[in-house]
Amino acid sequence: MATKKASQEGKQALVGRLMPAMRRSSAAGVLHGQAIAKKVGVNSSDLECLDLILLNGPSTAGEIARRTGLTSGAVTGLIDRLERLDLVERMADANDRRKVLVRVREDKIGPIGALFSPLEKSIGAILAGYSREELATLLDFFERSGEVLLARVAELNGGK
Amino acid sequence: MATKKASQEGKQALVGRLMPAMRRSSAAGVLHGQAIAKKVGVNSSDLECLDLILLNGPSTAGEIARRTGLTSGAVTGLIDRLERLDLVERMADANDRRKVLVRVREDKIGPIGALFSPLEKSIGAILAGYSREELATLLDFFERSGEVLLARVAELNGGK
DNA sequence: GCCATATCTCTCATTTACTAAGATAAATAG
DNA sequence: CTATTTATCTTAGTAAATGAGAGATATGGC
Repeated sequence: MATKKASQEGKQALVGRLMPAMRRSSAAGVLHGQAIAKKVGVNSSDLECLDLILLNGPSTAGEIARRTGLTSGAVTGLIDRLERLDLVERMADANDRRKVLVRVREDKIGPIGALFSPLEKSIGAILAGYSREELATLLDFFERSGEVLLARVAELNGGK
Repeated sequence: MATKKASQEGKQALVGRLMPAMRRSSAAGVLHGQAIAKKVGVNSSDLECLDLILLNGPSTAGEIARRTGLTSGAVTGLIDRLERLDLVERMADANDRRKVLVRVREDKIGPIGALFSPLEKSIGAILAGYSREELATLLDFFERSGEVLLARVAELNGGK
């Protein structure tokens, strides 16, 4: 229905509708993260940070600080909170004993993953309705938009 | 290139690549918002909230609280901060004098819009390369994913 | 119309989490 | 071995959220 209607519009009109649709969807994504965090009982930046560690593998406090833009003191507190909930654990780095490696306790994060799966299922259902070509278009767009976003973030943060 | 490669893959493989691409792109979107907020001199939830009011038109404090999940006390402080920067103004609601309408001062947010426009331009350039049908696919996806996100957020917050 | 109740925003005390500065400990360079 | 650098943690101060509740206005039953 949306598809049928949209397919009769000109490119310009479609682009005009896409921008706000993206904004809305991304705002809803933020709300989703917040809602999950509330259920889990952590604040949403802690949850994002947990995801980050999961994505990048065991990380030192300094790496986390650099990636998140937090100060070292804030990261100490963040790890303390996640550790108190048994979601991560601190490990000594064998090579450099100043470092503290933070590792996600994958055996303890099952319930968090379960909170994400209804969304993943819904999104999966939407994606299942697309052709291979349509999926390729979506993938292309997300990869390219991710790149320009990161480039712009670097521009905004770096000097200027 | 990404397109060419992707178009030769099976649907399953494409979906498998899409999920992380979406996560990355959305994480980059969060970083972008934070970087802009820092430039503007507000915290990032205040900026998101400003965007929300702009998107939905003049809103009462209660509506903002409901949409953001903040408490009424937090919303008062949030509006105070935005008002102090002259980015919004409080107006009495003529019909219900308990209510306070918050309106974005569109004449004062130009510099903020300017910070977003390089990104919009880059995204626009990406979109310009797609056919009408491809744009329709993207629009369809963003509209539908926005809907399922909001539905899931409601489910997470409402009871259960 | 009047009263009880509900709704809406704001206030205030408390709590949470961040920053900035600096202390501590370990690694590395000279 | 000493000086410097690197990495994390500690602490004091600050910003912003929560939760409880006050004050003002609206609404529905009588």
